[in-house]
Amino acid sequence: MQKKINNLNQEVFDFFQPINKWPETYSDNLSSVGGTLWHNIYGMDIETEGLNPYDNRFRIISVATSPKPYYSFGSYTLNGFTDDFEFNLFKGLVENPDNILVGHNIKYDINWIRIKFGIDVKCMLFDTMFAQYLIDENIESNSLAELTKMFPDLKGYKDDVNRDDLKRMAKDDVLIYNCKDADASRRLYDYFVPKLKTGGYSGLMTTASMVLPILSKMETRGVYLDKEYANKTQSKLFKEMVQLRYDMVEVAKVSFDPDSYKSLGNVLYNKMGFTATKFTPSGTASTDSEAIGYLVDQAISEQQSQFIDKILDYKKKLKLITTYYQPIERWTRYDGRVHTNYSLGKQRNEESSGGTVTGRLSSNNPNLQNIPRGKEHRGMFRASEGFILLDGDFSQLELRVAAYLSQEPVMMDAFNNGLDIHTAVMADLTKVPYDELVAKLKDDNHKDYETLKNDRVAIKRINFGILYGVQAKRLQRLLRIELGISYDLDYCKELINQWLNKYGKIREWINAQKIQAVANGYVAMPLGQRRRLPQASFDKTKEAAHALAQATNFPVQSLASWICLIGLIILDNYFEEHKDKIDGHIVMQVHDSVTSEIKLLNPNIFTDNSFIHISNQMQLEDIQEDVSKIMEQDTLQYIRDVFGVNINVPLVFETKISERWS
DNA sequence: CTCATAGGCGCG
DNA sequence: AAAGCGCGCCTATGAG
Repeated sequence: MQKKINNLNQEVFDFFQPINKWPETYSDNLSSVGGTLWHNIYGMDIETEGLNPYDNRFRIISVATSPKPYYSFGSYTLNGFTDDFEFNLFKGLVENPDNILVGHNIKYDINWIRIKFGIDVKCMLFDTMFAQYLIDENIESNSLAELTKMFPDLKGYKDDVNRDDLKRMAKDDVLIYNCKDADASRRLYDYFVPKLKTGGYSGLMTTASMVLPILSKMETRGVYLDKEYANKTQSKLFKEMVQLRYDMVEVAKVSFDPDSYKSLGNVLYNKMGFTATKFTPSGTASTDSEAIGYLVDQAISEQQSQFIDKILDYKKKLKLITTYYQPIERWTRYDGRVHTNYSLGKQRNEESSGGTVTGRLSSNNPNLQNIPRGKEHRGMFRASEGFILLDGDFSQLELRVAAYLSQEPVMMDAFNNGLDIHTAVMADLTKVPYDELVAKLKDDNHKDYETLKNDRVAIKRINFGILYGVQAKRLQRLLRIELGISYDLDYCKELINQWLNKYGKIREWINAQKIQAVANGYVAMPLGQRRRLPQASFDKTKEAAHALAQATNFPVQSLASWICLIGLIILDNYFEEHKDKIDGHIVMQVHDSVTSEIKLLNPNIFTDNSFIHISNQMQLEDIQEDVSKIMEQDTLQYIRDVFGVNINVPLVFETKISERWS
């Protein structure tokens, strides 16, 4: 374990402590304000020529660091640092694991530094925007301009400067502006730290500060996309779409545009005589897949039902082409790789958007968290030359978290005994012994095989649905979409009721969450994050209902998400620790899954006093085992150490090795 | 022409 | 159909 992780045991969060280790004094000239570097906390900000650091046309204009409030130092770097002293000072600052760099949306700045200066970033990153998010995720704007309004001397300094101006502004003006930004973030640090402490957010802030550099590494490394692989799937899809288009017009007997929902609605509901059963919020007949799927029941001929199938097939393929295949050219950067941007914490301002209210990451430019499942699509993402992918995901993480949060004994038993949770719930509800059910679900000759399979899907649906606050009506609809079976509404009600009776602690927990949301106006999860829900009430309004659903879902999604983020920290640390044996890099994260690319290094052979040492080469299986242990156990140990929270439900993290993502 | 909104759908 | 949670991003559409 690296020092920075171990240290958390003693003093989880002492960003206050000054360290006397930078005696250098900056000279006092136009581009710097005198001051002695004596803290290990630096405000930081950069100005750039554009927004996209992966674009070769854009350079870093200037860099500013603030060693303490009201002091900052700027370097005009448009054509590189003016001297080695400045560069090395800056490099030393960023590469020192004892340092904390403070900035507003600081990962953005750090990415530029990594890409343009080739500096590795080893310090922690304190993001003032994230700090503000922990304190209030609902705030209308968390821009730097907004937050600095609290400092009278900085009021309005950003008002008349926009990005385009920076390229034309005089050097000194840029530097002053840049220095003010750095100073502002350094001051915000002092403003936020006590607030974070009293709010109980210290552990999460520290964790986030360790996650951000890892996200930066993941993003700047990027992931290799095999365009030839994608092209094959794309042209296959394209051919099929042309054929489908032709077939559909043939049946409809009238030319129409399936890409246009208006035209499609007109054909279905006016020309072909179908009756709409689903409507959009504005009251027009819906043309989404669900609505069209229902029309099968109304089909009066084989041709009509085939038309339904074809339009659904076409819509599916259209989505794949337009959202995933055509944009590929835009996704890949000059290095031929895909660099997403992960956001931690909801960003609400003009300059950046993204993030989530729960603590999950979001991914954009491009979004790598909604790539269609299946090797045919995901397979376009593959390991770099000489590497292989190590892909893993948590099994039923959110259900395990729900079991923990409610301390539901029956469900905890199932997890403790390593049962398949969906089958276990089914066994509980149908009172058929678990082992017997497993056997029946395996035996496709069994007379009840189909029914049982369907029932398991229904159970699975409830298991997830409960966490989201599903009602009988919605469950009925979902089962109809998923299984094509129309269950009786009362049966669905009964199913949900039975479920909640069987797992009574979960029912109690759900009710408690709702009551807390209404009573306090917020709910909290065990690591301290809160979800403020001012709309929460027992009124029969949709806003109130939404708030209550969030009250039950938030702790589950949030805790699950932090477990995974902590996993990133420890996994990255593991690769760092074993870099003599493994060249390993995390490349992607999708909520409960982590993908890395790894390369086994040759055995390290060296001589010492005429002895020959050969360090053991690791095997892939060893690494898989280590990674599973990290995600299943080390994450929970971290949570015990840092948060004093004991998650007493076992986690399962399954890994696989492959060449391509799947 | 640009811009915001609506409808829709991919993922966990 | 904000009575199922959390996202990002596509095109069509219509207003200005």
